[in-house]
Amino acid sequence: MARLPVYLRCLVDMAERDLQTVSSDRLAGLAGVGPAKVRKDLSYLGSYGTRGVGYDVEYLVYQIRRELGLEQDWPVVIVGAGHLGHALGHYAGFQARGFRTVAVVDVDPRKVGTRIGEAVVEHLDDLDLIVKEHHAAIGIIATPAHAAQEVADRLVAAGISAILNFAPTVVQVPGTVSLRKVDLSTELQILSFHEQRKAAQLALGRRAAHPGGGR
Amino acid sequence: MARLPVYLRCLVDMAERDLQTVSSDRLAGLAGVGPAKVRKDLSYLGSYGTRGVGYDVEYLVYQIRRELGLEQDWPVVIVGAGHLGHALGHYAGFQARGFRTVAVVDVDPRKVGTRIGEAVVEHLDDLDLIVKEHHAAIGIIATPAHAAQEVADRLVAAGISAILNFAPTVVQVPGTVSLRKVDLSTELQILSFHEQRKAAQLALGRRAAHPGGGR
DNA sequence: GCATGTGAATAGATTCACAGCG
DNA sequence: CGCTGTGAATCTATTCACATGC
Repeated sequence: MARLPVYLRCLVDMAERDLQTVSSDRLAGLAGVGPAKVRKDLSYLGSYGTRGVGYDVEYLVYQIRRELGLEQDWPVVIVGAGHLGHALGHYAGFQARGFRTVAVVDVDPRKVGTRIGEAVVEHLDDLDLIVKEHHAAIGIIATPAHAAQEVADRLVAAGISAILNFAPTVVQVPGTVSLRKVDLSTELQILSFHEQRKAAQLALGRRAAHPGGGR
Repeated sequence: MARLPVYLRCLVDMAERDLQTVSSDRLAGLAGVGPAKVRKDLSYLGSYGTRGVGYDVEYLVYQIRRELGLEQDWPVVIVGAGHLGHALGHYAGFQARGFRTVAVVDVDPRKVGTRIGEAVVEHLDDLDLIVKEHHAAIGIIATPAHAAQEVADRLVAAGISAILNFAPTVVQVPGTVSLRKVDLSTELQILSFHEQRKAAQLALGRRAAHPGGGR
């Protein structure tokens, strides 16, 4: 379920504010979803709530972290040292949540050796070695679209088994490899789609209010 | 439908390679989905295919662009001139797809006046003016989590009607405003969830193969 | 013959409503 | 009495299968 990470963040916030328990209603409010959905989602993890009271915040944090595999930390390799690679390399929320950037790689020899946050940029050709050395399981593609498929193939060949793709193109990977994508333009296009529909609705409304106004 | 932008990208690629027509099978292959899904999706736009032949690439591009509201261009305001704001401001795929970054704003006075791509960073307090002047309808939140809700409120107050949120927190907006989020940590956590399940499966498999090896 | 377009079948996610328990 | 946990009902998305038309 894609909502567990959201719950987790809300719960961690609450734990930091020393709250002991939380009801599905409250958590639903914070997470921006319905209370029934929260209860269904949490019931997948087991029956960790107390009727009449709610859920124990600490315990729920533990259970969700376990479910998401966040008890261990995950070494991450970023491919692409452009603007996006920089942003990702500097992103503090990463380290905080158990994802450690062990390397940033790029094909451009001028970028190799420069620093990005904690890491020094290495060459893409050393990917196999880097992945093996750090036991990296997750790779992030932050390259232009035209390079994405080749990078994906190399990541897979190097032994990576999960990929997060930021390049605006579809990449194919073997069924054994998990793949998710984050696509900027797609998100904006979905927003423009909704905007355009709102505008159309509005025009329709106006026409109904002043029939014959057009023509 | 969240797949139209993907189809659009595939179709534009094909158009650039001077291909006239495409079958649902082919497009499905490129977009990484099933052929039936492609046909259902496209049938929403109307019956623009030719039986026995396929779809006319140019025409379909036009129809999808129209459906998504990409005939007009959309002025975009980016809030936050940190690493992510930089990456977004420099992202070329933006301009190419009809989204024009008209301003980057930040609260930090030291950042005001610096350049990001085409734009010069302005102060968040001038948001109202900027939005009105450029008729911006879309705002992007690229700030730390703690600032996200206030920024969202300001964007709404300034007259923005669609928001793309990159901050790792839930923001609330009025029902009239479209909202989408892109959340790095969430994506990584979903990947780690899958990895962890793969590992569990594997352990189970090993136990079945060597029963009694554990105890 | 070949590929679309679409009703029907299926699967999946969400919501409802309430029994059950602290 | 309040809130969880969950079957049943509903809604939405996906897949199937084939009639339809070029």
